[in-house]
Amino acid sequence: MNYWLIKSEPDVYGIADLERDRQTIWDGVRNYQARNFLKSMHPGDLVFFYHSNTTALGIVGLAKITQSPVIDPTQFDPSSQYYDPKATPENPRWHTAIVEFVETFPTLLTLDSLRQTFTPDELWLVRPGNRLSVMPVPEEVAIKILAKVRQANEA
DNA sequence: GCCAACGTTGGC
DNA sequence: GCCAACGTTGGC
Repeated sequence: MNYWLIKSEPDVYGIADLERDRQTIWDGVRNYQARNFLKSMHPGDLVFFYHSNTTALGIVGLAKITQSPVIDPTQFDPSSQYYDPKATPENPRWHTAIVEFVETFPTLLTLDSLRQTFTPDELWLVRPGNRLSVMPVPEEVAIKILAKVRQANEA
């Protein structure tokens, strides 16, 4: 079982949207490194859900992979903003995963607090200038993050 | 809204 | 295969 982190803008699709939908296809990722991570996920993997481009930056909750890889259907849809004319059903370029809601954390794990706790090597999220929207999280880091959440909950 | 960082595209 | 131009991301 592996841990990951995915970013999303809450104005576009936030943790509240995932809670409402229960699960969703993580479509529209058009970065090869991010796609490769999505493709290598396995059902049962846990995913930290991060809110970007907002005032309350940070990890807001937890999700779980229920299926991967999944072909991203938006690549074949000319009316989609994610349409890729070079992709064909015989030769799809973009794979992704199905993500299921697990929980919204009782407190936000802010980007600032993550910066204080983890080095850029431990958690790529805090690398300066980092733009990757899907990234692996080492197990030790994931366990520390979850411990922080539980601890904040008790306090 | 600004802008630095970075990935992608396309002409050569 | 280089690299300038361009588009996007995302913190501030």
